Amino acid sequence: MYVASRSLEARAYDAAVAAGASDVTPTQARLMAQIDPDGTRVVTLAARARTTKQSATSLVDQLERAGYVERVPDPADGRAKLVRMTARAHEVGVAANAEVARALGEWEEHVGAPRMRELEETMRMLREITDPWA
Amino acid sequence: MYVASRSLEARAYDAAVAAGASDVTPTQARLMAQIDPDGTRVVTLAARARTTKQSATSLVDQLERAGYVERVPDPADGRAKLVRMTARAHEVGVAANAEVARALGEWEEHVGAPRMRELEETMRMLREITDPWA
DNA sequence: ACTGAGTAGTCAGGTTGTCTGACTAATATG
DNA sequence: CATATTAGTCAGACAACCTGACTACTCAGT
Repeated sequence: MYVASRSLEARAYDAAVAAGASDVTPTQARLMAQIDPDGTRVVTLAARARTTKQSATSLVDQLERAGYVERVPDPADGRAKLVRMTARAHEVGVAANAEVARALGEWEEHVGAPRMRELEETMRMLREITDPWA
Repeated sequence: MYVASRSLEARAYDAAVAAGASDVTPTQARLMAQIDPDGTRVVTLAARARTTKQSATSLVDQLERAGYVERVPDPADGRAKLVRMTARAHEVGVAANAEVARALGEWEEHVGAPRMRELEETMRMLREITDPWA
């Protein structure tokens, strides 16, 4: 299970690098994948990535410097800023998602469609008892 | 999938800590889990943990200082040393394995025995196409 | 309206895990 | 027996992450 999930993440990351994001580390990519289309607060990013807001701040700094995200004031809360992906980051995200879809297609080819459907359902069930945040 | 496999590793690690290994980091534990009963060379540990021998050397240093492993000369090769678990480390390993078995039992209770068998088989199949080392 | 509690974000300092590069000692090969 | 290879270590650097402390802002209760 570890091997398979790691393989999936590695393929998504490699696709992102191939799409031009060669200066993004895996950790930065993992955080960037948590950003909503309209932007997300740093604390929310930190919670989703299971890390502290200090770490998230630092990673957002790096991503901002590299031109993948921008910080804009949150109109709903003067304390907060929204982290938003730039057009460049969007392109990278599309490429990564396409690679994940391709990989899942290969899995289905290897194990068969019924088994793949059952896997998806089993994982949904396991998440109920293994996800400490949901 | 990521969530479930992470949950399993976390439970094994927590059990190890509860069994008295409170001074072992998750990374050290991950390396220690790769040691064979008769001992294993540092380069082999590095390969299994997908890391460099420099990192493995450093982790073995820490584990040796904490009394979990010992280095003995390899009788078959004068250059090599075998990293072996001490009695203390063995106890911890037993506790961790017991916790993994307990967790898998809970999974089976939640999703049912047939689904659990199919999951195991599916994972074995996926490993064929996702494990870059096997 | 104003004070006090809570929240968003950042800064500072330190630890861990990891890497590349360079080195020694022992083995294997021609 | 000279050379190439392999096991292991040392040194220096960097990325990721943590705890603690701080500022700026919001909001609920008086």
